[in-house]
Amino acid sequence: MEPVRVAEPRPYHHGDLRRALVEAGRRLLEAETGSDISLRAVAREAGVSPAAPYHHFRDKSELLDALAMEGWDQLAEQMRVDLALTAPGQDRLVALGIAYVRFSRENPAIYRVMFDCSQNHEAMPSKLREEGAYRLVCDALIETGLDPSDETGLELASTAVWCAAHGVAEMVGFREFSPLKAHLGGEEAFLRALLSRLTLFSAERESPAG
Amino acid sequence: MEPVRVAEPRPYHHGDLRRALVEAGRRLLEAETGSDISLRAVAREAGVSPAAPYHHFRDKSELLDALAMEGWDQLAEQMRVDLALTAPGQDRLVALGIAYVRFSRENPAIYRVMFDCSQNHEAMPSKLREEGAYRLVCDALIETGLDPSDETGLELASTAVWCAAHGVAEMVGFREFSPLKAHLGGEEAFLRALLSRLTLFSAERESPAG
DNA sequence: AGCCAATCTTGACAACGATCAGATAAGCAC
DNA sequence: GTGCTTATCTGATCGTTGTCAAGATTGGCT
Repeated sequence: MEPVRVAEPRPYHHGDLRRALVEAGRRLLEAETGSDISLRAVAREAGVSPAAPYHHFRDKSELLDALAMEGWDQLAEQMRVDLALTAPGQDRLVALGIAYVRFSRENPAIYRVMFDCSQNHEAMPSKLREEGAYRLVCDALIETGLDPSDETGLELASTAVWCAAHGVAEMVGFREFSPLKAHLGGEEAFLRALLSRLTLFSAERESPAG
Repeated sequence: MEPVRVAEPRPYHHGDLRRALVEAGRRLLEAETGSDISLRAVAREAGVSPAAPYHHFRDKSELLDALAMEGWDQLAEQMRVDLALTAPGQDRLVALGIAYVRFSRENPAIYRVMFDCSQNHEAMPSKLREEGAYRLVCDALIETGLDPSDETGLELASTAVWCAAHGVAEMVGFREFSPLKAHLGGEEAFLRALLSRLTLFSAERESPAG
């Protein structure tokens, strides 16, 4: 008995094809392949014709943007969860970094889409800055003693932290580092050692040049 | 009078097509476009048929590997030059970082190919480790007082430094950071401020867990 | 001179992003 | 109900890509 998935009386007008496409894209991104998703494959997965997505997204890149947005939300939530599990005495900044890197390791394809989206737009989504992961980093920095009124210092510090986490995220997958990870007692310890070496000195090390 | 470039009596057997293809690829990478180069375009630029490259490279990715190798050499040379201009008293690690980031800014397409190549192979080219940019970083770290016999510590520190530089390199292009750069007095000052916040604490902050 | 192997071209294939005319359905007027 | 408008989806098509197989061309060796 063959599965007659085709014969399913899917109505000509899909209820919410936009949503269905985003979900299909997410499914494809999560399932291996190598992060470079094809618009046609997404349409196929959603069960519609190759041209259908163009009624909901101008481009392929606009679909990817939508996928990236979901990723940013997912990342922020993950970071919030991990932060809640970290006692105030511990280095919450490192906890955030680990959450960030872990996310990129567990969702490599989505992470790539998220960052490529940012790169194309030459800026992170503003939503991310206002209520997302970036905000969490700033708060954690203020907890460490940074002057909240020193906007430049804060921006610089948060940028540095973000760069550090991103750099680690992109490099940490190399098989080359496996021996080092093993020697340090696993991936988590490796990340902790790496990130604790990258957290800023502190706010007062260098005052902004006027 | 149309330019009869086609009529140039290019011999059937190109002298060294492999070399010519790499150079054509470099030319295309340096000229705008957006970093995603097409094998056919490279062949076109070299004046041969679309299938000709397959006699010198198994894949498109193998051509990109060759281009990446040239990039790594170029980067190492740039770093050596910048290092020579830095007095021993100054922070030579930061100088290396700036050279790294500047390279990625001035050759974005080549840089992307270099790193994508590493990502596909899950390791940096061994040449890079033994005599290239990585070696320079290790030497600079030892200059700062790291114990050269502590292989784990050295590997960890150099990895951290490399992650930091790579993170900055990928983030620093965002238009979003322009005000911050201007406020700090330009790109160079921005980079210096960022990187000096990311250099490691020092070797003895955390001893490797046995 | 004659052959071999390396090299390059031609032609083809499937898959891709994108666009367009046309089919289909839903919503709303009356 | 009938007729119109609009949003949505299909089918066909274009130009491009990576890759391959078959044939043409050439330099080098004997």
